[in-house]
Amino acid sequence: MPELPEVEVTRLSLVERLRGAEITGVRVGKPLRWPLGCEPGMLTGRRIIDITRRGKYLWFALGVPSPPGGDGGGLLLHLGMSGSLSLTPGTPAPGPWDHFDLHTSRGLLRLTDPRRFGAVVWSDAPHEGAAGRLLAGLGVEPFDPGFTAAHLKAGLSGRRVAVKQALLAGDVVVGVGNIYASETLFLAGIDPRTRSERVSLARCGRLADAVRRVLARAVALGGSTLRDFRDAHGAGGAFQLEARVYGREGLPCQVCEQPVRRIVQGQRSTFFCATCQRR
DNA sequence: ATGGGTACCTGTCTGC
DNA sequence: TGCAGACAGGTACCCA
Repeated sequence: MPELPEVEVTRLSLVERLRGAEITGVRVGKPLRWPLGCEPGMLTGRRIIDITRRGKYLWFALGVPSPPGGDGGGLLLHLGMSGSLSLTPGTPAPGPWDHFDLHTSRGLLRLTDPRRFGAVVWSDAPHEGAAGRLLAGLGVEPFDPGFTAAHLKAGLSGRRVAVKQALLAGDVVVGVGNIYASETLFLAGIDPRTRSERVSLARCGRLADAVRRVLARAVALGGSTLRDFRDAHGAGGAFQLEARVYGREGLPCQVCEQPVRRIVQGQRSTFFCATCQRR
């Protein structure tokens, strides 16, 4: 489910509420993608200092009671394909897909994830241990000033894979998943099958702009709710209503009215307009 | 090093 | 109605 916009929308729906909250209990359900990596009980009594995002990961920075505000490591969380977080008052009984609960002084933070491709991982610091290994090698943030045409061009050069797959790989720029890769390439007018190394500097500039515009718009609309994405307060997103190509196979392109095509690249669906998007 | 494929797991939808 | 098969928003890992 979640690409950068959904993760950021989730973060925004949590951060004000949970900053300063004390962890009062932890429940671990069925195994997720990676083990938690700590004794759940050791989290009790720590406070959530901040929630930040790196790519599609959330980092819950924790503080220990003494010294007050002292560094208390943190939890790295990934929503996988089907994960979502909710923050609710009280302690509703866990359903079959609720695999991680953080009871806090501000409510119950719950990870619901039917496919269990998500994970919650303890680390002393985001750059250390298990979190460090997961975050190492991630590309630049799309809203970082370092995400320029030149950066994209350098990242794509020497790669023979299709530009769609290079965008998805996440080692050049993070956060672009399968929906937004198609949307971004449509907006930039680039055929998703174009070999990475053949995308010109000028088109890299257009592509970088498109990535920023598509992701920012998706965040503003609360993300995409294709089946079940919700922010932590249960609100769905609306970007899917503005999708130009994703999920629109056979429907007329909104620009030229030719049918949108669907192909498979690296076992994932890609949607594009063969008229508006050029190699 | 790069690129291709597999694996993880479960739900939903489609077509016979 | 039942059932097999395709497909789903991600990404680490294995092998050529």
